[in-house]
Amino acid sequence: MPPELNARQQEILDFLAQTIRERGFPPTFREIAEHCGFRSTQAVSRHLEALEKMGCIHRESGARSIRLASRLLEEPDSTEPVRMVPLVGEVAAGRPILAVEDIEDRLPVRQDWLPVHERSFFLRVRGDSMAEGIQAGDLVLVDPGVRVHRAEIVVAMIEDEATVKRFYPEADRVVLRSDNPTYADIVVSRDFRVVGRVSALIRKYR
Amino acid sequence: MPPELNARQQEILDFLAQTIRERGFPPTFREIAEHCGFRSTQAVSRHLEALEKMGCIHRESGARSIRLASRLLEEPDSTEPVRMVPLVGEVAAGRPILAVEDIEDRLPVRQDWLPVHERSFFLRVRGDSMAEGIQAGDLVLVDPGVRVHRAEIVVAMIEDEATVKRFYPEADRVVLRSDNPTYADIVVSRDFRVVGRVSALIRKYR
DNA sequence: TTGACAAGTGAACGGATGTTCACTAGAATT
DNA sequence: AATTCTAGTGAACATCCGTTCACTTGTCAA
Repeated sequence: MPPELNARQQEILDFLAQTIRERGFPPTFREIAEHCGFRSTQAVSRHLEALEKMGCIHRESGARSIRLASRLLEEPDSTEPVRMVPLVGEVAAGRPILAVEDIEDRLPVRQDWLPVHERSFFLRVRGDSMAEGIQAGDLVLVDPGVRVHRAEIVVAMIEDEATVKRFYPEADRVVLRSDNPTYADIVVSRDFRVVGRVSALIRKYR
Repeated sequence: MPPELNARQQEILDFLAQTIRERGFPPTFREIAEHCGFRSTQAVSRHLEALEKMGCIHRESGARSIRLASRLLEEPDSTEPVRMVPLVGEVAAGRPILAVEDIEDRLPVRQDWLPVHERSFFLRVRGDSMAEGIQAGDLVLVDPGVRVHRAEIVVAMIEDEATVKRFYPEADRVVLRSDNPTYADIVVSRDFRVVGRVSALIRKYR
């Protein structure tokens, strides 16, 4: 919509957005000048004038009285397709998948990140078998019933025990390898099952 | 959560939130005084001082340099448990934060994972300075304007370059440390800025 | 070459703005 | 009754900040 934006104008617009986002209020003329390398506030004044004429900003009188046009506002009610995916248990110790009644929680995931079948779920990771890439407490998104390729990360069931490993199929057996080199490879033939592919990971700090 | 708020303090806090929401920047002392019916800016000064001590606002020097802390900037219709958080750029190389027009994408995040101020955003990580825990391509959720504690992960700006590091404050300087031991510590004094705390991480496989 | 124009410099100006100091009135505390 | 605390007044002040004016520089078209 805004026909042509100068490089300088774009730079100032970026700086305005950044400052407002990080500090909570707009910068002064002199702060803008310093950012752009100007030695005069007059240059800022004229650029802001141009930006206002183009409708990118709106100004009132007084210090820092700059408001960005409506594109800045984030619409939280956008109709993005999001699905709430259940967190159903833990992996790498004990029984991995609990009954549906034991859904601990639900986390939002964009629908285009999920396969169509609606059976994905989250598991909380225990242990450090995939450290440091996957850490204890991380939540892995597991897609059951999708094709797993070589070296992808899977949740595998081995004798009633579930673990997160990389998947290396061979002629008549499968090697399950940890990213953490202190864990030895696990070679399995038929006494195991791939629960699903790990397609994403969510980590919450603190 | 906030211990006890005076009626006046609540009135000022409401006025701050309303002004910021409607005008895009905070009011001046005299505007606050006029709203409250004060005839002196000194009363405003002391109330703001008290509010800052209670952690409700944060102030810098200069005109209108008031930032509301966490809880108060939310719209009254925030019953949604999920908020779409914008992905606004990359970090660890070049310019870190692009204009608001350049929102690449939006990702859903549970609202109770976010501070209430609605200014959180995602950045895509480049490089391996925090490997293996944080890998290239990961999306980090950045909360600007929250207190950062020792050893937490932050996005820091050092001379127009943004990086993800662990934050170790010392007497009159700050050590920024990579998890990846092949990167040396960066010691900075004043020529840097903490953009925000990294509070979560999302990784998409394949 | 000339002229127009956009972009920036440098300095000065005046008003806006946060700060400070001395003081008052009422309420709570001792 | 004396003292302290809270909340606000009023004025003075230094500085921050947007505005304005005159001038310079480089580019492009006529």
